Amino acid sequence: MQATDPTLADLARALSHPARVRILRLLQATPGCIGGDIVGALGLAQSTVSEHLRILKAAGVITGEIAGPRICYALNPAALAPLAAFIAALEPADGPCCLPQACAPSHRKSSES
Amino acid sequence: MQATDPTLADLARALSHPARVRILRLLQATPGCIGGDIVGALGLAQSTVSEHLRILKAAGVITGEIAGPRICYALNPAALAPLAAFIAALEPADGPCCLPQACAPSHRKSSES
DNA sequence: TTCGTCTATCGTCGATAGGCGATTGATGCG
DNA sequence: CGCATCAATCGCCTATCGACGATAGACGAA
Repeated sequence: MQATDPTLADLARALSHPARVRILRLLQATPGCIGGDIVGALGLAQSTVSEHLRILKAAGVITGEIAGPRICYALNPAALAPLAAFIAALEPADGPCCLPQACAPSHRKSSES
Repeated sequence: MQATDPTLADLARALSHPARVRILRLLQATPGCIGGDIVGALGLAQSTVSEHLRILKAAGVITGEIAGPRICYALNPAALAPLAAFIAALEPADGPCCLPQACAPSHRKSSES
């Protein structure tokens, strides 16, 4: 079963801004909770960052959990599964499914940006 | 090696419209060349479809090859590899990114929304 | 309670995207 | 050659996005 075109487009739209890509990278690199630190890391206004977080949350890519005075944002990679499946389905059968470094995400290398 | 944030955002932007997702699906389902048939299938104006094709071509997702009076559009899935790798890298370490049979598009979890 | 901090929302502005019709350029056919 | 067809481009308009500052709400600490 494949997701509908608008759904896929909506997921892709959530990733279609450099700031949002960076937010996802920050969340991936941060083991615990992260809140307003995102604002400092991005160099954008707090309201702008909040808007990006809202878009990501609306797409289901991240989850926001209230943790006292802050908010614990966490990745929800399962939400991107339909998009990943769609991209994978475009690959020809003989094509490479997985880049080498993507196949083993258990630990990261220092060559990470 | 990971692509830069703007590059990933640009790839995602190419997929961030239902019409473009549908175009990719059509190209995938069409074994041979396809030209103005896309216009009929999408129900949009010819100029609009041409613009979407131009965007997809600019992103490198498709290639246009002149074949006589028509144009042969073909998928170029390799262009989406950085985006696929990025999505795969977001997966938490708890889940394997790419088991041999998981390389098929059926790569999803039960927590699907 | 009052204060300070953190996040979400509102209003506004400029920039961009998306849609269309009309036009233009290239190509093959009669 | 002249015509028909297909794709690309142009000009225009509307809708949406992205950014910001200002403000409001929620919460813990004092």
